[in-house]
Formats: sequence, structure tokens, C-alpha cells
Amino acid sequence: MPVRVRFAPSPTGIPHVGSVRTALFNWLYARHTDGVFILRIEDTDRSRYDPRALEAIFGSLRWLGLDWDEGPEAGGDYGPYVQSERLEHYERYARQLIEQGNAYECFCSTERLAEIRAERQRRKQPPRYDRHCRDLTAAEREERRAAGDEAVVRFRTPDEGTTSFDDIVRGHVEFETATIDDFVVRKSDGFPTAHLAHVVDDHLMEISHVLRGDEWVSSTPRQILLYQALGWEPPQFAHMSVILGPDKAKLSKRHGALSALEYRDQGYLPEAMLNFLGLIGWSLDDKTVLISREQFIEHFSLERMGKNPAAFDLERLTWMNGAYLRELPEERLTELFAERLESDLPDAAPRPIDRETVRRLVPLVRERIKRLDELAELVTSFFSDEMSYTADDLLGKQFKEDSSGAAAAFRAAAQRAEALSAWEHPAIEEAMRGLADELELKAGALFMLLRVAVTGRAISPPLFESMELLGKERCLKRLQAALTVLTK
RNA sequence: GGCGCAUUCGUCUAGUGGCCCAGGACACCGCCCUCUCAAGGCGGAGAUCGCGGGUUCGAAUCCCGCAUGCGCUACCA
Repeated sequence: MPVRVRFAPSPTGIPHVGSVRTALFNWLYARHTDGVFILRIEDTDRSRYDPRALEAIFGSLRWLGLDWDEGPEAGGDYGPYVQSERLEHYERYARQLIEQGNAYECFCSTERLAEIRAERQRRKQPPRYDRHCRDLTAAEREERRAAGDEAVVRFRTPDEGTTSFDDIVRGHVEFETATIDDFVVRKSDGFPTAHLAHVVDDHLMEISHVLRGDEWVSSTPRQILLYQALGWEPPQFAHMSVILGPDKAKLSKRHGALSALEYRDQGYLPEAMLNFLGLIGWSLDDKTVLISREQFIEHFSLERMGKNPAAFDLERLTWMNGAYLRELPEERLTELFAERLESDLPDAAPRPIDRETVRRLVPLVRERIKRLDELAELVTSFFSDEMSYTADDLLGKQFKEDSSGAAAAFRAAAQRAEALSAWEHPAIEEAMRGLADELELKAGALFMLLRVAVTGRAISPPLFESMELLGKERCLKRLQAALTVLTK
């Protein structure tokens, strides 16, 4: 029996990183076992439907490279993969449950239900349905229907026994069946509830393992009951812990970015996000911190999944992103950087952004940024000649009281640069170090002067590599421009 | 209120009875390297393994109780 797992989001909003991680683990397990990864859309709640959600779900999965073998846009032999298109299946099994006596129609109004819930709560009793419609006669049901009352279908939960399952990550979990309410399986609008839809689809789609969030543990016995009533074998369950906010509270907008796509826009790499998410709640060993997609697939196992909820540590993600920036092949970074710069550089920079410049910039800046959104600020001067520094910026601490000394240094530097036959960074550096000696300046002081003149900022890629890349002519112009700023 | 799940440095984690008075990583601090900023190297601080009882020669690891957090208890998923 091949492994068949599914990621089953409901399109009620942009998927947050927690659900993306659920998708990741499902995908990893499928790939590790040469199984099948299925995407199924659970849109049975029409009131919460969000039309932007679907694209965001696809987009998040694609961004991380989590390709699905069956599902919307991929097709497959078990479709359709959108629950609103599978209504006849749920209807059929709801009816079967009624016929078998495992379920019944309930005509209670939401008002009545709210009342009994409030009443029971007041008496400090578990809020549950009072089974008012459980034993209606056929005649009574007919009467209610004739009166136009809408009905839901409720499961007739047994009063005795225990319902249990063996969870792969949590072990044996057991519930007193009597504590389970007569839960609704089909709503009055004809749509199934998640419980019925889950069970019917997981069975029909021959899902072998259900890997899902922790929050489903308490719902699992209800689903087990459905499997039993329908005479089906339940899949294996593995409930994984959830991701919490940095303060260990439930992840929410308060904590900043929520969706994977927002992280993408901030300049996090999919490689880093995958690594980061995959190592929350799963580990290879006691040492591994950086792990590739291939290693993940090779080593992933349900047995090594952790049980505890984990906080989302942004600083760790950011560090990891920096690590990937340092390790990814230059060609890939060139692509990434160019794409980013197209949108982030000021208008003064001509488009399209020059690829060759980007390519040569990669080794100079890759270890100086942690996120792509820091890139533009660092390299603007390579693409635009517009400088915005002031005389004070230029003089810095060292030349604060000595602008004539700075001016002299610029003139001398320009002269030296002019005289250079080979415009390569070792030669430029040698010349400027020589100049510093001659001027009886500390090399660092002179270099800082040049740095601001040439790159416009006190923080920049290595000075002489930058000058080489900029070219002699542009450097000379910038030295001249600095002089102008100083003497004005 | 009931039921369920969880609990190791601030954070992510390793650990399945002796190798652990607990290992790695992020963050933090110091030093080194250095043209700025980074990156890198070395070192440091940081966890009475939630608490209390057991079991055992020996427990972070097994058992019981408690506490705390979270989840479910919806015609949400």
C-alpha cells in the first residue's frame, strides 16, 4: 500500500506559516516514502470563504517547492479535490448513516441551541445538545418538514464504551465515548461539516496517513466513530504540535508577518523558510541545524517528530536566511538579486538592471545582508550616480575639523587613481595605502573618506573591489564631486 | 465545567535508566581577524530537566499526584 497523504486547507484566509509547515511535513513524508501528496480544498464553510485564499495557498506551496501530485490544477484519479464539488458523496453517506440508525435529523433552531448551551453553562455543566430530536417519530419528522423547518443531521453517539486511536506521535489516546456530543455531520444548507467531509474524502481518496495539527486531537474520536459507523478502516493519525508566537501565545497578527508569502516579500528565501519550518518539531540529530531539501527527504520520519508546541523565533529564521545567502550558488543569487533590485532600486537607476554588475556584486554583498530587502540600500551607488551625502557625512569623525586636509586627500587620491594603468583592486589598494603613508594618515581614515565619496555611505561593500567594479572613470568623477561638496 | 494534549538554557532542540552536576544552534557578552559593515575563528555566561511524591544501586528518561499552558467542547476548520 503506497503512502497517500493530504494537505487539506480551508480557503478562509491567507495560510499562515503554521499550516504551511503542516503541508511541508505531509509533503516530506510523501517524498520520503515515494508516496503521493494530495492537495484538497476544504471549502465547506461558505460563510467564511475568502476568494483570495486559494491563490495564496497555491502560491505558498509553490514558493516552497511543495508540488502536489493530485489536487486542483494537478488532477488525479480521486477527484474532484474541492469539497464543494463533492456534495453528492457526503449526502449519500449522511443518508446511509440515517438509514442505519447512526444519525438522525434535528430540527432545533439555532436560538434553541444557544439557549440550552447558555443554560448548561450557567449550571457549570458541559455544554452539549439535549438530544431533543434524537427520538422523533417518523410522523413528527414529517410534520416538521411540512412546516418548512430546516434540519441538520446529527450523529447518534453511543452512550457507552471508549473510543481510542494510536497516534504516531502521541501514542495511545483514549476518550470516554459518552463525553462526545451528538455532533452535526450535515448542516442545514446541505454542506457537510468538516468531520463528515474529512472522513468521507480520506476514505474515498485512500489516504493512508493523516498528518495534521494538534488542534484536531480532540476531534479525532468523532471521526473514528464515523469510520466505525460507515464500516471503514481509519487511516493512521499523526498529530503535530502547533507553532506559537514568540511570546508563546497563539500566533496572531500581533506577532507581525503571518503568511509565508509575507516572508517572501520581506526577502526570506524559500530554502531558509523550508529549513526553518522543518526543524521546528522535527530533528535529524543533536547537531544538524542547516539541512537541505534533499537531506530532509532522505531522512524524514514520523518517529522523530516532537510533541511540544514551539515558538516562532524570527531571529533564528533571519540568521538561517543569512546562512543560505552565504551558501547558495552565485548564479541563483544573481537571479534573486536582480529580481529584487528591479523593484527596490530608486527610479534613478536605469532599467533593466544590469545583470553583469549584479553578478559581480554577489560575492561582495552576499555575506553582508540577511534579507533581500536590505540589498538595495547597500548597492544603490552601483546603479545610480545620484549621491545624497553631506559634507559632514564625508568628513566623519576623523576629518571633522579638517576639511582642507580632506580636500587635499581627495585631490591626491584622484591623482593616484588617474595614474593607475591597471584598474584592479589590489593595485588600487596598494596605491591608496601608499598615499595614506605619504599623507601621514591612518589607512582606515583615508579609506573612510574615499568610501563615502565613492559609495555615498559609511557602510559599504569592500572599498577597492567596489572601486574596481565601478570603473576608473566613475570613481574619478565621484572624487571630483566630493571635492565640490567639500569646497562649497 | 468536562475531556484531551503538552511541559529540557530567553528561543529552536538533542536526550528513551548509568556516557548528562545535560550536548548543539539562534540571540547575548568578550577576544581575535579587519578599509566600514558583515562574515569567520576562539572563549564566556545561560537549564536545581514545571513542582511534589514514588520505583530503582542509579531517573531529564519509568509510575502517581499537582500546577501551568494550549486545544476541543459550533449548523468553524
